[in-house]
Amino acid sequence: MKKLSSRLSIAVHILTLTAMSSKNCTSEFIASSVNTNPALIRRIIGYLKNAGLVAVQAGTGGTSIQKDISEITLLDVYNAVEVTEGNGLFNFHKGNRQCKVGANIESILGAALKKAQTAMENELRRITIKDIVDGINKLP
Amino acid sequence: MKKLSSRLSIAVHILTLTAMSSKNCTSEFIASSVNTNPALIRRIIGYLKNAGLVAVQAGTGGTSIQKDISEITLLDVYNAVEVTEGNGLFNFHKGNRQCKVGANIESILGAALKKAQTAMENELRRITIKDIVDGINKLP
DNA sequence: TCTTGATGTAATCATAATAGTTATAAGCAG
DNA sequence: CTGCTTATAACTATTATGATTACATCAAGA
Repeated sequence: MKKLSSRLSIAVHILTLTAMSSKNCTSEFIASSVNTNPALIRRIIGYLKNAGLVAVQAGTGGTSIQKDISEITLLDVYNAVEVTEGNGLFNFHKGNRQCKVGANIESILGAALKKAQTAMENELRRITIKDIVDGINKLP
Repeated sequence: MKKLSSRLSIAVHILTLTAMSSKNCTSEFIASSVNTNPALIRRIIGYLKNAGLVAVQAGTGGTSIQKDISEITLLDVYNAVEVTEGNGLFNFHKGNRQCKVGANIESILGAALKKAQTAMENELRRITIKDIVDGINKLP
């Protein structure tokens, strides 16, 4: 069924490519590596820019990373591109308030699911863009 | 942006209600507590049935739980209703194979994201339907 | 200053998942 | 047989996503 969007993988790709590349990273160049079109790349770069992760030279063009890549975690990127209202990963139905189960399932279950979400986020926090770059550099 | 579907919360609701209720749990009765219609309930019960968590008396009606509720974890329910092909939580774009980053980002990043997903699943495994039932019973 | 090439962003569009709903065939108890 | 229920298909509306086009804006260099 439905998974989370590929914005996270695209955003990590953008950051990795920008970190590794010596050439001027225009949206056109990045799009050719990501296999999509420049407008989509610019949209995602917009999210990264709002999060303070990158800066873009308007006019001339070119994306540059604004932090040490060992300090940009996957959670930073995830939060930049995958934000949900209330930060909740799971959706809830609205139970019937007249029924004890319906009235309370959200708070009880919600606390449990929040823990699961936090566990995932903590794991994302342990991995940085530098880890990804190193992983690719290690390849033959 | 997008969260995961509310099928998990509805499924947990169904199981909790069935576990706590002494009356015959027809899809009609459950739907009134969940605040939706019987057909949707039957659809989700279908997933739970396929996973061996419940049995349904066709004809007469009524859902019954097939395992001890202390042995049904949220992960069991999650897997029953939220299955994705390949079990991946995150989607990936398809990078350009001509580019070193594009060719390898999926395997490198995929391994990292798999860990995050596993951490979430491990947390879901720690919570059972009994915990939810107990939580609701504890309320005034 | 003007040209060139890039960004920022809005506007469409097609596709897919979700959830709501209706309808109907089939099952079982009394 | 009757009445109630489940199982399932079909259809609809809504929404997120991703692809794409278009255009105004911006900055550097000739």
